Amino acid sequence: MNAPVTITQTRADEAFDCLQTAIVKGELAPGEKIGELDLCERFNLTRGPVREALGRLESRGLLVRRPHAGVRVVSVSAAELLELYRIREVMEGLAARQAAERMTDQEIADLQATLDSHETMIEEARGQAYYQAEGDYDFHHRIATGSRNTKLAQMLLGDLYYMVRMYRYRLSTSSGRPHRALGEHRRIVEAIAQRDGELAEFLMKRHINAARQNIERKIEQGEISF
Amino acid sequence: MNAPVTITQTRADEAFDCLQTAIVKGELAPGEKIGELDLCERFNLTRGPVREALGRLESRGLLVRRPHAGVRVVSVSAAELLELYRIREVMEGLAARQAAERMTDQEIADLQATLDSHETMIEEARGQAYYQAEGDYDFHHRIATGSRNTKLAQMLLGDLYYMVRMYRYRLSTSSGRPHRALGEHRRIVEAIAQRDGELAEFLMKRHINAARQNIERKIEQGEISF
DNA sequence: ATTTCTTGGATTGTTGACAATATGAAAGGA
DNA sequence: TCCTTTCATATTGTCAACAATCCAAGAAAT
Repeated sequence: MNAPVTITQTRADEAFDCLQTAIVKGELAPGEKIGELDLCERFNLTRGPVREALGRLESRGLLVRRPHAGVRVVSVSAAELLELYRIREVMEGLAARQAAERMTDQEIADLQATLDSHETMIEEARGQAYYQAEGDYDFHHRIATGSRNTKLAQMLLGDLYYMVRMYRYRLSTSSGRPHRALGEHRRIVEAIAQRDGELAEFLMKRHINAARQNIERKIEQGEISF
Repeated sequence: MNAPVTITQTRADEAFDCLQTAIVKGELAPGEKIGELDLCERFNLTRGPVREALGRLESRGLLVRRPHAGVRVVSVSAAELLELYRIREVMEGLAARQAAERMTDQEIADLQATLDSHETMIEEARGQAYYQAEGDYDFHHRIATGSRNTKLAQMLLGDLYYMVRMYRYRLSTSSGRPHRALGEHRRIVEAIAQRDGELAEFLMKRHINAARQNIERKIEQGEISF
């Protein structure tokens, strides 16, 4: 008799999720001061769970808190965003290498199928930057998981990606980029399928480096406001 | 009139520090179940702040929590500890590279002075593994900070180092290693002083890789119990 | 007019009581 | 004897009131 899986999401977890998505989606703008009572009213919760969630978010670096003075959504400067990509470069490079060594054949097949669906997505939803970004996120998510490196996946999925996603909503990918990015994804998966960890690492690093340079260009051209 | 610097460490911060050091020092063994009330009594605090601290520690991966079933100190397996070093390798490699580009001359001079004091420490305190380990920690700490990469330093200092230190107390460094490690530190600093980021990255990666292999050897020889 | 000091208000930090849930022991049946 | 089920207890999750602290508006003085 299977007990009903007890998905006992505690209220604090609920608050945590709500807040995290609110921050990522930009409903709470960076730098904005947010009061605890506002949040309680907004999510129909009491202060206890909300406070616990705030503590967790703070220690993950999404919020900054000053005693008795409230919490603010962290505001990442342009320079810091670029630094984030430098970190991604080395960490995801490692993830790709380990994924090449450890992913199952089934996982690799699924990953290739995912890329196919991304391709149709790009063609159909021309200009729908949001879904393209989600596809990109999906790709990187699978490789992080495929590395079988618990802590690495935790740091990528639990920390870095959320900070990057905060800015996805402002950084519409430039017109030519999605196609190129998909091609890069394909080559990375090829390397993984051939179990060539070294190559997978190299290609992933180059892929993220290209994304970083793309952002850098936009910042120089003043297409982004911080 | 300077107001007395208001070091208003909130109770939750206090609880956080107490718990973190207790975990790192091994006073709370990995896998051990810890009750909230025990902690309150132990640190003379009430459950509110303690709970908040537990939440933060959990999201940093030092604790694992199951709803209504209490929290346990995370127990890292041998394999996971080695994976941790793989992450350190790439992240600290990046830190060394950026440190070579960005540390001030003064910081580099201080770092060299630190190594001198480590040298006397190793000679005098022969076998005092603890202080040698602290010296090693100091070295890596300075480079992480010197990278001027806020998030990178945060991840290294706030996450990885605490997990590694948890096991420093069990992994007494093998007899020959401290001297060799000091030599490696010296060469890394040399590269930084010459502003050769590429070389600094390479040497740091090799340094951490050597430390990992050292641990791997000990595990094979059954000198470590997990 | 500008600066400093004071004070009221609002917000955060903390506390102890209350409700919900998992763990483990005891009882019953196979 | 072993397994399943039930129930009591202890522990965790949640709540609402209380205390401590910061912030901003306004008054006083230079």
